[in-house]
Amino acid sequence: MAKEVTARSENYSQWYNDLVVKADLAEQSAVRGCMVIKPYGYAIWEKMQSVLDGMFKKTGVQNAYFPLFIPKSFFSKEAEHVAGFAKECAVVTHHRLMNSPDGKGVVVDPEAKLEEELIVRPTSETIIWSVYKNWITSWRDLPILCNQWCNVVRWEMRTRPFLRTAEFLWQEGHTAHSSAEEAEAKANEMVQVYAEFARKTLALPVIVGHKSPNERFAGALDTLTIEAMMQDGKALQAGTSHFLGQNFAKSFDVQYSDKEGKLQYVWATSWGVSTRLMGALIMAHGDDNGLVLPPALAPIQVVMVPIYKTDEERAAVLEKLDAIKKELEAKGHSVKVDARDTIRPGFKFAEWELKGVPVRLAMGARDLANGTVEVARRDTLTKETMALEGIAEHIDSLLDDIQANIYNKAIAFRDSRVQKCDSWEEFKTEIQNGKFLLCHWDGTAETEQKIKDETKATIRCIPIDSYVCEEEGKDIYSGKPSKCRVVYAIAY
RNA sequence: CUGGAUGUGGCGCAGUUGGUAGCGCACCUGGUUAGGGACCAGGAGGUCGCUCGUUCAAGUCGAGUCAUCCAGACCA
Repeated sequence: MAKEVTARSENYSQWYNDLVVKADLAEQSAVRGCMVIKPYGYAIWEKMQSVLDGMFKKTGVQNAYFPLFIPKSFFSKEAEHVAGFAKECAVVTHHRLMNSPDGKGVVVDPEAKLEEELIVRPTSETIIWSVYKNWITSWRDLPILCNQWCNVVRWEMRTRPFLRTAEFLWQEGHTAHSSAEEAEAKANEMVQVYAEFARKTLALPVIVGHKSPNERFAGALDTLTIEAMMQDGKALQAGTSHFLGQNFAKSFDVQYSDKEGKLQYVWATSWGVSTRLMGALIMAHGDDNGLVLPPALAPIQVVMVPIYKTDEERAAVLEKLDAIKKELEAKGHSVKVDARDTIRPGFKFAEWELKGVPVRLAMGARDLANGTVEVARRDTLTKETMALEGIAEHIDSLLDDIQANIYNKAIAFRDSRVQKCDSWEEFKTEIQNGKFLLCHWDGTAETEQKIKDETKATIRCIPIDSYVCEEEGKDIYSGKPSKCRVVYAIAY
């Protein structure tokens, strides 16, 4: 665990912001709250995309693409939904520029005002449902299972790299079903896909659960979430899956003829994860030396640094390293030989650590003579000199070890900070210490709101697959009866 | 929108009572180096956010304006 990065310390967000830039993931753009994702950062996102996309396809989901612009009228069909997003929408009002009359630059041409304004999508439910209306007429058309990878825009007041930006990349799945049961099952299936992805690929422990009505997606009957803990003890909602009931079907008049020939409204789900996962990855595993990437996600899994004084030494070392590289690549690992001649080894060590490469090999004249190589692992920052014999097999299993170790470390950290709490006084102090508190809740929005007002803590979820605690008790705040514990935390 | 702060080479900063802009990193050239972010020497790069004003003279003083950052409010 990072030494300087202590729970809720003042410089935790400083550490995070610096790391995003230093690890070459992203930088701020000219537009406030928008971000340039650099090649190294984007490579990690691409890896997330490819793993997730494979998982989606296994559930029968297909990719499609829907337009960026949504006519304002579409947006006003679902009242609850629009209320949830109205305050953060970018609106297109004109379609042309002209030379400024004063000769300085360009201005918006007042003649080119749009008759109906266009909303830049903050999410695509409305446009997708207006399209689905035409796709669905019969029970034979169902289910429809579409996903799209795209960008969305939410004009946030305050932004943070990856965690909350004005524009971000994500995937949004939108499904239509003939029954409530089938739709609910789909929403549940997808949140489990997210949970598996988080745990196995991101090495990120997550709690799966239902959102409280207050925290639900605008227009949803139920929102399922995966909640992760960052190293400052704050919660991060890493993905959501919504059971939308028939709200959108009714608003957009999407009906089908069932087997009896009767008209029925369809049942819907939507689900998404975003580049916010990049933030989760950084905050959950990073340390003072930089990023720590799980091998399953690292664009470069093994980096090799040659050390030499003469051209002859350089050639000899590079030849050996290339041989190891070929062996590792044959096993399906991504390997980079850092043969840059202008930078010294020490600099390379620090740089690749900053970028979180799981395994580093260093080889110099000494190793050449002894038939050895230095193997360093990023997660523990330990080094070991090993014989070249069988090195590929060793690294193969080392990568698995690292993946498991990063996950176990994160679980141990989280478990040490999740605790039951039955005292309001204790709640107020422990929540500020960056704990996840399992507390009884009377099920009312009023209590939840009061707790939020007093402590900033929110109900992260009502857990369904870990920390489930169904027992009689009294609400931590109101003292009213409760049947189970929920997870409270301060969230990003 | 409320409060606080900041705008000076690519980045991070200094700049005394007004006197014609400097430091670190990065960059370029040459050399020595190379097993944990090298060193020496030389070099290039800025109308000090913008506008107006005071003055012989403004990075510095005054007024205005724009932008950004931090803390709130806001946020599936």
